[in-house]
Amino acid sequence: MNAQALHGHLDALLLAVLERGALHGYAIIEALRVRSDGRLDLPTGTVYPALRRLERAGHVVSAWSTVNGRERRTYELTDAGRRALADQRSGWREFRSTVGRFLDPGTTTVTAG
Amino acid sequence: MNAQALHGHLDALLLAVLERGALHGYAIIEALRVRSDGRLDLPTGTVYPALRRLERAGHVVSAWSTVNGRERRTYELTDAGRRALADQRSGWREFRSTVGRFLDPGTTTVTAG
DNA sequence: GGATAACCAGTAGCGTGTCTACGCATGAAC
DNA sequence: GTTCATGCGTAGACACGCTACTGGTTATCC
Repeated sequence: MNAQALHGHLDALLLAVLERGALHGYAIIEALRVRSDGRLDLPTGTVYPALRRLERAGHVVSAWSTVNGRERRTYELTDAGRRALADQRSGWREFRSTVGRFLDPGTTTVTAG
Repeated sequence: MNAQALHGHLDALLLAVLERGALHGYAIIEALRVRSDGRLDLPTGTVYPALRRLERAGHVVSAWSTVNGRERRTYELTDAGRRALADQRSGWREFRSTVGRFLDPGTTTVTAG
C-alpha cells in the first residue's frame, strides 16, 4: 500500500506516531514501516514535506540535534497538534464508518433486499 | 465530509452503489447521500468524470435512455467491474486495518509502553 | 584506498483526483 | 416568465503524494 491511498490521512498518521514521543524524520518513516508490518513504506519525498506542512500549521515543532556529527531534525507534537490528532481521530472514525457502509458487507444494511 | 477525504476510494463507492443495480449519474449521487445519511453529498463535477473513468477502465458500461423527453445515461457494472469491486473491498479492509493501527485506540498495541 | 550500504535531510517537477464554477436542457409550480 | 428540481457535462484550479534527484556522514567489505 502506498501513501496515495492515504491521501488526507497522512497527517493524522504522522501525528499519531509522534504521540508516543518525539522522533526525527527518518525514524518516523521507520516507525510507520515497523508498526504497519511493512505495509507503509513511505518515501522521504512524501514525509519531509508533510512534516514541514505540519510545522507550518503549528501541529509540531522541530529542533536540530547533532548525533555523531550527524544533523537530525527532531519533531515533537504541540498542544494544538494533540487537539488536531483528536479531531483527525474522530474524522477517521466517521470516514471509516461512512465508507464502511458501502464497502464492509453485513455491517448495517446489505442483505440483498 | 467531502470526497476530498475519499480520494482513491470514490471508485469503490461508485462500484458498490451500482452493485445493487443499474443507475444513472444523478441517482448515484442520491443513493450515496441517502445511504450515508447525508454525509456524502458529492458534486456532479466529481461523480461524472469518475464514471467516465470507470467506463474507460471497463468497470461499467453506460446506455442512454429517454424518460419524459429527458436523456439519462444509465450505468451498469460489468463482470470486470464486479471483480474490481471485490479487489477494492479487500484493499479497503487492508487500508482500514493499517490506518486503524495508528488511529483506532486499543486495537493492537498501545497501552502506553 | 575505493565501493557500497545504511543513515539523515531536503527540493523540483509531475501526475492524479477532487473541487469550484460554469453551460445547457426539460418539466412542474407559482 | 421565473424559479426549482432533475439531469448531463466540461474547463481550470488546487492539493497532495510520488519519482527522481542532490548532498553529506559513518560503517563495512574487498
